[in-house]
Amino acid sequence: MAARRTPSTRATINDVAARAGVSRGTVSRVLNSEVYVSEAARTAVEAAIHEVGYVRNAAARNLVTRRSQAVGLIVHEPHSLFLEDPNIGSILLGINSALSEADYQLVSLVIDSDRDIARVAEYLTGGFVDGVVIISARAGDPIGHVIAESGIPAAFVGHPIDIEGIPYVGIDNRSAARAITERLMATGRRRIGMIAAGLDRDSGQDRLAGFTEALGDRFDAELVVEVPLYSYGSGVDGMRVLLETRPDLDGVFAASDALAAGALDVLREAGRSVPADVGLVGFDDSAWAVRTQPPLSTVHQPAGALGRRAAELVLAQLRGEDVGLGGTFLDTAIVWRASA
Amino acid sequence: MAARRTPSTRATINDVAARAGVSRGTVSRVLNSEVYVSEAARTAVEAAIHEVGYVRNAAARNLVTRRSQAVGLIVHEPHSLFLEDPNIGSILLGINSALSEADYQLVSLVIDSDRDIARVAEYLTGGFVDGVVIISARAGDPIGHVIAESGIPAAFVGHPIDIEGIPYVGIDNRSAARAITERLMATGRRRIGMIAAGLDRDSGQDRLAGFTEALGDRFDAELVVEVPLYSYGSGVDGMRVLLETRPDLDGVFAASDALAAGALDVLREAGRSVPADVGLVGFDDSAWAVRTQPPLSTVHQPAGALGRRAAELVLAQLRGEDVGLGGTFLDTAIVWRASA
DNA sequence: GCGACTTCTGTGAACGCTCCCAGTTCGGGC
DNA sequence: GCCCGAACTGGGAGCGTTCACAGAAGTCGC
Repeated sequence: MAARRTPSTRATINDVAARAGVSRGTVSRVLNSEVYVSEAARTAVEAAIHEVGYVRNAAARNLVTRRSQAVGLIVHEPHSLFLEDPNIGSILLGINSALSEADYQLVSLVIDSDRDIARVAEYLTGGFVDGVVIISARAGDPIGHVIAESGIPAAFVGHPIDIEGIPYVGIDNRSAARAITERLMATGRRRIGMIAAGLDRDSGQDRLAGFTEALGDRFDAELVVEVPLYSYGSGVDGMRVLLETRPDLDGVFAASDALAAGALDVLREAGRSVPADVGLVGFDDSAWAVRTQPPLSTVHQPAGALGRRAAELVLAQLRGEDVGLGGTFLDTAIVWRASA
Repeated sequence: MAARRTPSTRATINDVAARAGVSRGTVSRVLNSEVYVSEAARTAVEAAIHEVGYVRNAAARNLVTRRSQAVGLIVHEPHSLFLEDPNIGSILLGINSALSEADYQLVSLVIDSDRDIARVAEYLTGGFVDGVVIISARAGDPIGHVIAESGIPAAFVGHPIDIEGIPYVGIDNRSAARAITERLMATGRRRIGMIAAGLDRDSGQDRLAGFTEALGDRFDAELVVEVPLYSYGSGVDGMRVLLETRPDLDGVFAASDALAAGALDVLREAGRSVPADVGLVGFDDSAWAVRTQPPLSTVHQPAGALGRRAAELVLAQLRGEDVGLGGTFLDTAIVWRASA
């Protein structure tokens, strides 16, 4: 019985069995709370587990069950955006609570460099997780393709442009953008500009399309400026450009609250009063929106619900249900504050 | 050879071996890039891997190697704080980059409800991770104790009050608070208040202690207000209380930038000009600091470096090195902006 | 008193890897 | 021609579980 390799100090199911005077099988039955275990055996096993300090070896279990009871969340954001995007936290908590209720463990994997991509792909396909939720994937994202090919149950939050075969949840960006632009027009604004971002994703394109639609004949391409990120800094840059090309504008739709916050500071610097001279609206209803002066009118995005729904899509697939491949769109609401 | 159970569609190392016309052992050697593999065998195996679409089963590997090449990050924050704390993102990226370089996978586990605690504990002790970094643990945190007892290599970011035996990295909150308070005094302020938070952790207590120390004889307990969270909302509440009890104050040290941002809005509402009437300083040098009007003078916290250092402490333990049990303190710097 | 259940238990056989030992082959050096 | 070490390969054993099956013991109705 002498151990030939490392003595392996950890207690195994056999140690528990020996201590409790029963067999492996019975211990396993107790561990998995199956029926057909006598009360005496159960208590003896439970005591033994406590005495030898046993904890189940996950690797051995996963090997035979082919499941890990874990679901991955892939966050693939450039540095700055990840730090700023206020929705990610809410989405994450929504996912976590849905998984938690189903007794699945959420494990978040961040991709921050090219090195990370291969490692994460291996982690996912290697069986560490049973399913995966991907947020903010973008066109050409290699991880998305790895997942699509591997056939692991998955769901996107937000629709990636070029990956088919995976369900997703999102909001109807186009309608929301159209609605808030219309409301802005209804306040009497006539020369409305837009700071657009994220045009490499559906979400960004749809916000722009909704804006265009709302303006109809009045649309003027000169009043749209495209910036690279949904960030405060991009908002500053975008607003400067807009003010320079069209100093006569009287309304601005920023594609995110962070952009709007940046735009607001530029307007203030330029001596334009908001909302008296220029009406300004954002998108997201993030923490930003209530902290600017004046607070922002914006589109409320149900971030927590988005996460929860995506997690539920993965769980349903794990139960073997057919969830279809289309998108699920959750409702947005316009929040009218003082900035427009 | 007929499979008796589920057909198990996935290719195994045996399939690869058969295809390449070599043995399991040789395939394994190629997989782990060991020496003593002939060029012919290597190319044959690589081709076979590609042909059968083989990916290594992590569970089987972990079972025999007793390692997972993964390190956990435990985030245990109440809802609101988690969403607001701007440092968490930077810490996370710091940890990730250090682990990534050492070819370890970071998996983040969030604890958001009591249900989560037991599951996360099982996940950690079950062998899913080789080590763990804990951020923002607080007194009595059960996860901290589970980790301490299990003996799994770990490191804290920020010092927990009641857990010994685990190394940690942090900043010298007391010195930093003293320094910024002194700078505030040097601008001629005489009645300086403080909005204190997080007094259930060392960090919060130390910031208060540093403030008290700097004031010396001039310290006046009436000028300190304690709030529950490091949040914008708490800053609003705290500042209202301070203004009511001591309308004559001319300086405020807020224990975080978020608190300071809340305080700033209250001061503005009350018609006090910052910095003319009241000098205001924060703590963290977060995204908040540069976006208030005026931008905040504050203490720069090296969040990314904190994360990186904590990860390195775990990696060192994984290599079998002795890292000691004390704390590592990284330097802070005062950033002087317009608010004081 | 016997068969048919129900309840409970033990054990062999995987799961898919890595590790290690025992070969086998090959090329020099004497 | 022989020996020896280096280079390479195959395969048995084992990691710690779960699963399926066989069987033991107890209960019940007739």
